[in-house]
Amino acid sequence: MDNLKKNPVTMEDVAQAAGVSRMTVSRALRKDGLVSEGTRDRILKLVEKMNYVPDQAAGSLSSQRSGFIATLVPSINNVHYAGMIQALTESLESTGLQVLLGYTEYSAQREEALVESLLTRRPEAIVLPFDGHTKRTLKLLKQSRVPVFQLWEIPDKPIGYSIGFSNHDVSYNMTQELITLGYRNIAFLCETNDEWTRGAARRSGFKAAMENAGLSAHRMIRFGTPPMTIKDGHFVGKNLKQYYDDIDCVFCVSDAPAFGLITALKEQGISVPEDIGIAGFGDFEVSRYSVPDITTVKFSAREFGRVTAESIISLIEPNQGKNPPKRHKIAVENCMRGSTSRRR
Amino acid sequence: MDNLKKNPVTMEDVAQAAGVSRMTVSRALRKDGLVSEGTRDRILKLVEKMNYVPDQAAGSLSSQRSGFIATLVPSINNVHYAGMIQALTESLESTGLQVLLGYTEYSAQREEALVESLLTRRPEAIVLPFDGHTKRTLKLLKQSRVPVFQLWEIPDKPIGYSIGFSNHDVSYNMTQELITLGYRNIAFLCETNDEWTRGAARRSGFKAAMENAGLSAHRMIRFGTPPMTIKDGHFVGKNLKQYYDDIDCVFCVSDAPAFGLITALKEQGISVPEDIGIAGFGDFEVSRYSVPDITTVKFSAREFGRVTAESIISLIEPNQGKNPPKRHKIAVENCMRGSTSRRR
DNA sequence: TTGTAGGCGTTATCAC
DNA sequence: GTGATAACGCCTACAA
Repeated sequence: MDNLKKNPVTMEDVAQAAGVSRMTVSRALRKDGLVSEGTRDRILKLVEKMNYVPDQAAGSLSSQRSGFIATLVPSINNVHYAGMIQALTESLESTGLQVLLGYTEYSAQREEALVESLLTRRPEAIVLPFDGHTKRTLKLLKQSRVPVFQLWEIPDKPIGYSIGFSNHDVSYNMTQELITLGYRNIAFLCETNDEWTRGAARRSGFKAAMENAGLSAHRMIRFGTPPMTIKDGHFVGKNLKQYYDDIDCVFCVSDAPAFGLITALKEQGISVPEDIGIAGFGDFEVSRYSVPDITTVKFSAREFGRVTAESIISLIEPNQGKNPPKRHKIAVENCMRGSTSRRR
Repeated sequence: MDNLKKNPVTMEDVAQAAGVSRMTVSRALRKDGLVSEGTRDRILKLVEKMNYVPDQAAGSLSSQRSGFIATLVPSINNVHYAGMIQALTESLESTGLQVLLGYTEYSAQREEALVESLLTRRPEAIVLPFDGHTKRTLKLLKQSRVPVFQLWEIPDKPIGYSIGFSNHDVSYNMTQELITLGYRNIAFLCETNDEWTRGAARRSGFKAAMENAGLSAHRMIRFGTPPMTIKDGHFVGKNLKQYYDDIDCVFCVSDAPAFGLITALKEQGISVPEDIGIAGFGDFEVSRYSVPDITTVKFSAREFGRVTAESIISLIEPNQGKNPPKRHKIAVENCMRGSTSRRR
């Protein structure tokens, strides 16, 4: 259909108009190029006037640098992933590096397909969530020799660089806090089929903390598929007694279901935190304005993006020479709020 | 720093291993290629074994098709934009088209810089929000000859294709409904500096409806910069009487501040909807689970993405030959809920 | 069904 | 400080 009409203006056109060679134009267009003041000015003016827009595909092919950073997230519809991406993009901006996005939708299969497809663009680094990767994904990554950055967890056996925190430990700590507050029959609310996700690590952290405190960790409520929504939490809340009738606290895998849960409990006249305590994970904005406000595990998604960008830059930008740390730990904080502030 | 080690395996390598020419390999790799069963199988097996991954930069350069769809959104941290992007990406997937994202952060200047930078990748189409564009942005777009799709509004003078609804009319309708419910001293809550955004159109729709009903539209509360958050709405809610002390209803430019507003009013013992009615825009998930649930203007962000993808495909994919409609109207619905259900 | 030739628009490299 | 030349890896166009 003859789309993508070829842009008539090429570097050669500019060169001819300026009475120089393409190379001189090429040099004039980058800051480090060695060109005399005069010719540079002349060329830049022509570039402006002729509306010349360089073709990066050609540049990449020649320089062997695509300028792409492939980035996978489970979903874009999540403040953490969105915040990370936005911070990553911003922090990369000054270098001209472009983020190429893919959404795994919490599926290792889709992740594999995405990795394969993104590799086709010859990214200079790949950022993806730690979580289960298929064998083929691992093979593709290794074979490509592209630096890999795993986010959101500190894996035992990282592929390359990793940036995150131990979901197990963090969940363990929050559970301990809840126990300290006097809760005993704590339930954990998470998705079904979370084995490939960080939900599983949070679950195991909860379990370990309960057992170490001599409490039972059997109150495990599994509902829906990742990611859990407000609606999911609301549904569970409406039927909470049917899961276990002696629950005095629910630790949710994310703030979204925690909010829905509270809403549902309020509708039934069950008071939070007096009758049942609620804790979430992620410090969503809604949690601060919920009534009561929601106890949660807080971390900065933007920090993930910023730190990742810094690592990438120091690794792949020329004249940096620094090697970024193989593992970067992100700080996490327990925010104890109204939803668990019952009198002991 | 010798990053991006060049992938040793090229199409030529596969060709030699298979004892054929590069072209035969190239053909074997796409569905429409004319190759005999036998050689295709042999080649595909080799591709698999040798871990050959095609280089799209080279392909694009040669075929003059980048496979990119440049897409600008004000922010990724918004369920509407995120939903649109996700649906767009999914609907484009079968064609192999890749979404290249940029975030304008509600700034026409940033938009200009992004358009310039993305043009460098020779996108086959550009998707961006209707909203103010700079002169240079318009010039760049025109000069590039790339098909332009404007979203979220039906502009008077579209650049190319447009997909959306009239924010003025939709806002007008909702205001009318609020008036019908008996509200008279309705305030409109929106951002400062929204002149370049759709907020301005919603504002003018509100104003027109009020004036046509013989009511005053002077209760205009402007706070913060786009996008308005729950926090912003909460702050305004805490000081509502200081803006105007006779407000009986607030129509918010988005659901986020509407939720914050309700929370703040509840904290002061002001009841919604008995004392003050609240309406939002966008049908965020939280609005359905707020107590009371929030009256809002509802539309499907995913539909925007789907429709846009369909238009793009029919326009640029070969053998489609269809011309998509220049203007596509997206349906919108007023959801009247608890936050405005006071007794008349 | 397969191959040959040439070029896509840029940059690396080396010479001047 | 500037230019000539040769890639970069693939695909279009045509020929066989």
